[in-house]
Amino acid sequence: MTSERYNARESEPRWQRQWDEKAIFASQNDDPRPKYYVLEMFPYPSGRIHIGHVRNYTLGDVLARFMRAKGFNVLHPMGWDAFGLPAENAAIERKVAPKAWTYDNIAAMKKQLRSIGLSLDWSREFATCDPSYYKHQQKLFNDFLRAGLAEREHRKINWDPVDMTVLANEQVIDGRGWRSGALVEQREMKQWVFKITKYSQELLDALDTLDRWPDKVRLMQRNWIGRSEGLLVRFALDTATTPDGESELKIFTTRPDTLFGAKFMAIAPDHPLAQAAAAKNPKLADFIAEAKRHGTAQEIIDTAEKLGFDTGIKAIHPFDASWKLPVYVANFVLMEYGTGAIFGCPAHDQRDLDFVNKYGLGNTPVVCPPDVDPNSFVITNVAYDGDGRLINSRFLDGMTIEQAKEDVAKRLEGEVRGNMPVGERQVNFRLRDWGISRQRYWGCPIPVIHCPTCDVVPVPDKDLPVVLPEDVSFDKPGNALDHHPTWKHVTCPQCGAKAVRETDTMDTFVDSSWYFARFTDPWNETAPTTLPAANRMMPVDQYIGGVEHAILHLLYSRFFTRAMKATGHIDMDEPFAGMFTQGMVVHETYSTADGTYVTPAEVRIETGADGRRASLMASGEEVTIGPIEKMSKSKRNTVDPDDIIATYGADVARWFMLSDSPPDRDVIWSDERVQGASRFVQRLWRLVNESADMARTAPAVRPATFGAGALALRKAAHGALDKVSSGIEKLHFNVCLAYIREFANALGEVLGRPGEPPPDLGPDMPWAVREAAVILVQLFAPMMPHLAEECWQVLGQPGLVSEANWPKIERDLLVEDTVTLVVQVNGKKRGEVTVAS
RNA sequence: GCCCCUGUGGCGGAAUUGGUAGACGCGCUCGACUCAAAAUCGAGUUCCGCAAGGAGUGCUGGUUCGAUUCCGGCCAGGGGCACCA
Repeated sequence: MTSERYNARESEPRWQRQWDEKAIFASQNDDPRPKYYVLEMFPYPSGRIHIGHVRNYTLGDVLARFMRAKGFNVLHPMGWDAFGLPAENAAIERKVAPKAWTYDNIAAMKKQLRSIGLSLDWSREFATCDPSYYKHQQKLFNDFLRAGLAEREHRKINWDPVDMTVLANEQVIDGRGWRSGALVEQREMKQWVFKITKYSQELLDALDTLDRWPDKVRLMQRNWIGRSEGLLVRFALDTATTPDGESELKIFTTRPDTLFGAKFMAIAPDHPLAQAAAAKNPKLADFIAEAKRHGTAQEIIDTAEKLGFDTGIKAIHPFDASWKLPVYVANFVLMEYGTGAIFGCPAHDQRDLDFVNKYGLGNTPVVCPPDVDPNSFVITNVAYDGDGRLINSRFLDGMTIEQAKEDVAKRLEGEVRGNMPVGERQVNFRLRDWGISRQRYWGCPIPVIHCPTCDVVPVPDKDLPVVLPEDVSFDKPGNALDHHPTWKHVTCPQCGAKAVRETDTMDTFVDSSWYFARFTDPWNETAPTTLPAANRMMPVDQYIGGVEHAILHLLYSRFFTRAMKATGHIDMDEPFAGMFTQGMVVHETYSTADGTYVTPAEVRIETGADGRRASLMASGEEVTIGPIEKMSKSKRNTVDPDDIIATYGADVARWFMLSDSPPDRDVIWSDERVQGASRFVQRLWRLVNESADMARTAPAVRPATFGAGALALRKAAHGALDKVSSGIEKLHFNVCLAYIREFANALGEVLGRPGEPPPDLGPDMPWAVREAAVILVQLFAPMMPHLAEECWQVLGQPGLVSEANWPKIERDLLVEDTVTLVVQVNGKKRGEVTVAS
């Protein structure tokens, strides 16, 4: 019997060393047991882990430890998403080399991660900024290029005219460069893109198969891909009105049923026809220049008026050669979607209605809502986009919208002009190809060479990797790679002439789009993956990360897996069989009278029956308790994982993270609740020690029968085991913790009050207590592994609890032998009856 | 603007397929121990009521013997997309 408190600070490093020395968390690819791949989104090495990482990795660790105990060959690796802008900023601001900065951060964060006690396979660790990783990424790029999955395209980029540099979208704040404050311009540059749109339909369809993904994420991806079905219509133009005798204008519409409501045509400012017309009309050229200048800033788009300019060109209605429609250049038509041209039906599209009301073009309703008299149906300021029957539409009158769409499509498909049908059914996607060129130094070099005679030449596979030079300077704005005196000057691999390297590097999203596959064999020096290993260990069975990556990272990874399949690096389509998006860690904010934020560490909270009050620890000054918000440096409402672990231990931090809130919701950091977790750790320690004392009197063999008290305890143990097991599988950790506490309470009842002699128990009780204590320790071992190891030892169990098999549930103990029936009269509870079943 | 999600005590939250609402914890109140405090332990804690009893899962209708759960309308909070034709 020990009365000492459990000392996490002493215990936790000791068990971490033992796990390390025995390498019990390393997994082998040739392990014959069924595999289970648990992965948390790998961190960016910013320098310090934050409390959100603790939550993320604890969630994964509980699952990893549980599945390991259940007999799976668990793969649970960790690495570093190590390329990115902050390293360059550090280089500029603090004169440290990006590489040194990054690796120092990795070392510091790795130490922090170890202190959490995660069951990670560190033997597979890598950083994406290491040539031994990115050389394979360059190989993948070459393979994608050969397969037609990578191309060069003209793309709009954000150009800072003062810093003379390209900006990432997140570096553009309110339309201005974040450093220079200059108004950002849009420029067109040739950029590398990955052809993700080749898989638009597939990426959309396969969402239906991802039944272990959150519906929310699938819906977000569905919307992002944005499929819409419609009709491509070739409008004939009155050649007498066109600048260079152009004879047709292609538009895309999802509402061909409303063709008889057409009042105008509109084309994008950068549509070729608009450009041609502008060449002969300076006023139009001015309008276009103005429209393009406004194309960037978000708030301008939000509030922008629908503006148009009549080109004088006339289009001819496909169903009536005498019906001419004016062609406008309009600022709300996008060249990037459909054909960059539309027909305007103001009665049934709000945007078009705003437009005609401004330019006095009128409207004709062609869809009449049910129960409305067509003769009195008038549209003024609100377009009608609901259901109804066609009116004012000649041969379409009386049809439903669907019938009319079908009829128009059939007629226009059948009509031929110049060997081509006038109408063609088409599916359009909102999804664009993925532009990966970044004009930055700290990223994976794009392995191509620009030769004056051979044009773009990929660096031959045998010459990979194209290694980033380390002797770069950041004293000039722009891309440091571009400024390097020698690096980019090479000879053409094809003709041997003088040539230059591509100085753009890859978007860091590329690095994270296949790292999960690399983890299956990070030792392979000759290829990105080893096929048997990748096919055996993939897909990731449970991926866990923040919802902020619900679209881009997850979609790019799904594309990459398909592209890697097409180029022979893996044999599957979907990388993540299960996906879980965890909530954030949030905290109250505190501010003093003058409105400055102060950190939780500086604040003392007092609670009484009348509520909570806060004051400054140092001065006693009154502090206002503000709203609960996402932890951020600016609000100063962060807590440092190191502090928490030093004060309470990793197990307390882990237990707190899992308790109370469901993992997919935000969890409010609360010192009171952390202390509650800390109390529970001590309580478990006491219960296990007392149980161990009592267990010493237990018979070696299991008693043949159990008395009522022992039986009740055994039922509680196996009931908890059952509920916790299924709870972990469903990631309902907060409920699992409640069941564990419930069971601990039941064991506490049996053991009696602390300090008092144990109650007089039957001879079968010590055996039942030992069984209960062992089960209890195993139940909380995935959440609090260090405490569990210490308890395991106290109970005299062999080996490590981290290596022990999950206890077997005795199902017959789960059967209730009484049933409580509720007596209701008119739906009201009037009494209850308990009967033997 | 369009799409989606969530509303349960003072607080975080629990509740197989519609079947005892409030598990478990935080906080609070009272008590034990202590010179005292902390820690620990015990009792209580949805609301109204002394009680018997009644009301109660955002509001409001409906389906049902029975609704936190299913359906319609509304309100509030949160999220995603955003000139996508």
